[in-house]
Amino acid sequence: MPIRLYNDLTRRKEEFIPLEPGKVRFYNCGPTVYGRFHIGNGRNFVVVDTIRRYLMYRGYQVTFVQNFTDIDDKMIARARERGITVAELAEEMIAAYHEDAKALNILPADYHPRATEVIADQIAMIQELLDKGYAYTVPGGDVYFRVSKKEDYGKLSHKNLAELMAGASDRVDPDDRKEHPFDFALWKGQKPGEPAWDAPWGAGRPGWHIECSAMARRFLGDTIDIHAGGEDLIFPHHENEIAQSEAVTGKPFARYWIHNAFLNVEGEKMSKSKGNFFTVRDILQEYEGEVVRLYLLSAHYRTQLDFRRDLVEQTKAGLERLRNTVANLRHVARNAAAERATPEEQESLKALGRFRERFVEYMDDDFHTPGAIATLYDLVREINSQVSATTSREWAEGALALVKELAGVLGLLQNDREAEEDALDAEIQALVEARQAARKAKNWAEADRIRDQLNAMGIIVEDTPQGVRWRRK
RNA sequence: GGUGGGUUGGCGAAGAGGUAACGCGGCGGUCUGCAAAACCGUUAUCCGUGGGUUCGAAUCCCACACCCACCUCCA
Repeated sequence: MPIRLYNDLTRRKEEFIPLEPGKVRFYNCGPTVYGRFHIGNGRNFVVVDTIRRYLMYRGYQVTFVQNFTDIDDKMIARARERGITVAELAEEMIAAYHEDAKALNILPADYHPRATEVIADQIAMIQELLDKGYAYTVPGGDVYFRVSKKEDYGKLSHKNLAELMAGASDRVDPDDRKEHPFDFALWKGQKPGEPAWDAPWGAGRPGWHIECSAMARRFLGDTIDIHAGGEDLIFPHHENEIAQSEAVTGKPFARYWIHNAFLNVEGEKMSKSKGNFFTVRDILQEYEGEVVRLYLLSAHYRTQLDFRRDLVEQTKAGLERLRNTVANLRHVARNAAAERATPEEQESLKALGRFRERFVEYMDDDFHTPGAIATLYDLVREINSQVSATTSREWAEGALALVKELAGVLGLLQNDREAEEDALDAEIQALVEARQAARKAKNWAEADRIRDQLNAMGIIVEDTPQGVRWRRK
């Protein structure tokens, strides 16, 4: 059964059939690196990372590209504000991106090109557009794309130029240097004090849209399989990418377009003026990245999601249960009385496989993470109901491997904190063993004393049939 | 004005013609020296409102009411 995904180009769920069997060329619009990325960006990165992980899980060889926009008006303005160069600002914020992305368990892309690294490609594309009559220069050194020449302009946003005009009549600034109000800048002529590159038609810098076209083409070829981004990018950014790329190559630019819905904060669009603008960095001061990630995946990517503290708290409690299961299984595996699973346990392990099937069914259906997560919870409940009755290492390890396999597709539960802590905390281990001994001797006063001591150290102890287990609170 | 989406239990969130997944929370219980963790049961006779189609609708159709987003830099 193939994966089915919702394609914004056709507004339908379609079977996913990559251009080249077994391989996926995947592009996501990355951040403009003028500041730390916000929680809304975070949703896009987490969703796309999860889709990427799932495609890999299903055996595809995925080439994933996510750019950094490191030259535009905001970059120039911010750098000026801070008294540093645009390049310095970019350097700093790209490092910050990697730091925050790592906290959210987002894998680095195969390629993270910067717009300024592909200037030559952009100039070549613009030149070709000029040669073919799809672009024109104006006084001041700007180059514009001639939207009226691209017959199917608007096919992604499902509007034609007339409809677009009707919607924007009061907002489009009537620049009389432009032939059509929707003609967009491919190149901006140099202004004093701004970074600029030489081009045949004059020095300046590339416009926002052309960079993605150039980077996608450079790293993935003329036609890519999946292009992703936030839904706000459908128009004009992605529409313009299509126009530029297809005008140059004469081939379809992207076969599947997927867009995640927005993340609101407390029911409102996030904005600086409303004071509800949060960077991922801000959020990470309060919540673990893994909690945030699970929260962001708890709703389907095409539905709007509200960021609320109380809901993140709920997610935290749920994640705690998943972690308990992992910790329990590890504990059983380590303290198991038996090595091999009994025939009944073998059967049980085999039966757990049905959760994998259900998980895959959900994810095959347009990356249905809420259903996948529900399946993970079902699996965990099933395991928990059996774990105290089993004593074999084989069963515990088998169940653990399955949980980690499925959770791993979602980018969760990969850090084996338990193992690290076991290795480090000899002192805690000693106390745990002392409590174990006290319990065996039914010296309850001593056992309770040790428990209080551990609690005071921020350690929660749990008595299991396989012995005392501990975890950090 | 145009476009897309939403309205499901206390809070979130699935479900898109056959009688309401999953998480958090609540209540009751089991296990346990006490806890913790876990498990079991229970918590929406009903899915914004009013009509209609159908043997049957939260799911389809028609109105209406709210809510959100996009059409402008924005993930």
